[in-house]
Amino acid sequence: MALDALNTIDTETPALTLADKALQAIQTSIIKGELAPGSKINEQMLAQRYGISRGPTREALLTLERRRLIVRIPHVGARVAQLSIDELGDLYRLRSVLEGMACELAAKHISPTALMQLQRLMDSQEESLAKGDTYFQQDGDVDFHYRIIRASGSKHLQETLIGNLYHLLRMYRYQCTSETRPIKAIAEHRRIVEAIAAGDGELASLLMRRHIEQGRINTEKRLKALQPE
Amino acid sequence: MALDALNTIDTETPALTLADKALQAIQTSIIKGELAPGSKINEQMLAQRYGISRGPTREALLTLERRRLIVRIPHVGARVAQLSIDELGDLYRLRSVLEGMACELAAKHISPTALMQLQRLMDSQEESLAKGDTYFQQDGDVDFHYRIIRASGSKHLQETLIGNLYHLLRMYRYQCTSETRPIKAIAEHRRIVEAIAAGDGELASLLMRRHIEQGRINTEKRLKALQPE
DNA sequence: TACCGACAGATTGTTGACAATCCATACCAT
DNA sequence: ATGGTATGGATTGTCAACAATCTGTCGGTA
Repeated sequence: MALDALNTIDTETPALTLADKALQAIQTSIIKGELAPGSKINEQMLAQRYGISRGPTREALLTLERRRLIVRIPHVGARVAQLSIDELGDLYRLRSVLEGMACELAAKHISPTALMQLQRLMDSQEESLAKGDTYFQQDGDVDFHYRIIRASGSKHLQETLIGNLYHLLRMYRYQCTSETRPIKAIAEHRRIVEAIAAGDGELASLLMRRHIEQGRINTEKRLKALQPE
Repeated sequence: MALDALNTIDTETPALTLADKALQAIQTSIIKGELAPGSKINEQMLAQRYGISRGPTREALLTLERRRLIVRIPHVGARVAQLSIDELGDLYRLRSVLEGMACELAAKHISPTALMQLQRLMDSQEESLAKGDTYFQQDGDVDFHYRIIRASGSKHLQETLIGNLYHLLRMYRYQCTSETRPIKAIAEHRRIVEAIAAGDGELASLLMRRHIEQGRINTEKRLKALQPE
């Protein structure tokens, strides 16, 4: 099935179009901060870097604009998005509401197999955490949230969260890369899943919103440290 | 300065680039149903129709894809989105939550001028309704919702609702074009604004969600009449 | 010195042609 | 007759050049 994010230069997935590959590559660069926030983006330069023409590059940039990872001004150009505490709050407030909704829906009609997969995911995460393997921590957390969102069964909710909001979110999280708080986070995940499994959407939603609020506080702290204004 | 615009059928808004104009034109055609749901879209044909090349046309199609007005398959082509009752439900469920959120935020910090503008808008709507002028009814309703969403002050909420969801929503509403239910709807609007003016976000949110649910029922009814499956 | 306008360079927007891919029809073998 | 395969046409994906626009610099003027 759908593999997790492949963040290399060239996707091994059914190699579709050049624009898609460029999108993946550029997006990864932005999220990781290799293209610094606020820095200018040059279409020609990017095209050259990936050995393609400006056409597919532009298409990738259009998508990145929609995902709010860059800001484009007609006839002027594109810049990598700036991170700000205000936007972080705005983003997380929306995320909170949406993922709360995802929990309520998931509690209503998650499939047994999806539920099992969720539990297995958490098992494997606890394992790798015990081993001290913190590398995939962030991806793991994102994976957890993705699964619940998908379990909601709502196409538009999915598209809004995973297709739009989460890209920017990952940028914030990657660049304000606290060594998160894995133990607590995973414990919180467990309780959320328990609530979903019990069909208690209200509780799951509440727990999820609190969980996300913790994440916001954490990220905000790091962001403040980065931005001394 | 650049006065060269204003040449063709399209928007009077500060539409700078050809891609933007094409986007407006094509989107309007889709929402109105001139390009029928499910019908195939030919890039070359569209480009010719608007007297531009395929480049800007493609850019417009990319945007329409992200707005879910068309479905694109790589190397195959694009089709106008199909309307379905399931999706309508999905869409409205999400809309309901988001606009509820918008109400709560708006109740907290709407500006006096924005509030006044809202009230004036409703006055003028009641006026034109009394005159029997039902033509701008749908646009008027959309306008009302836009203002509240903007009054929320949340950039991402705005972008999600107005920038993404509402385009598809308008397509459903336009094509399932009941002679809505103007009197009741405007009365509901009034009460929502009253709640916001009183700073009662919880009530405003509740009323808004009910208002939207009424809209869904109405649209669904028409859609069912259109689709005898 | 400060301000204004023209010029040059660079960057984006647009175009038309070329290459890769898909779809449908027709042909052949069983 | 049916199934599979090859071929032709059409459509999308990509490219490189051209046109339009912006930014920054330089020079002139008060």
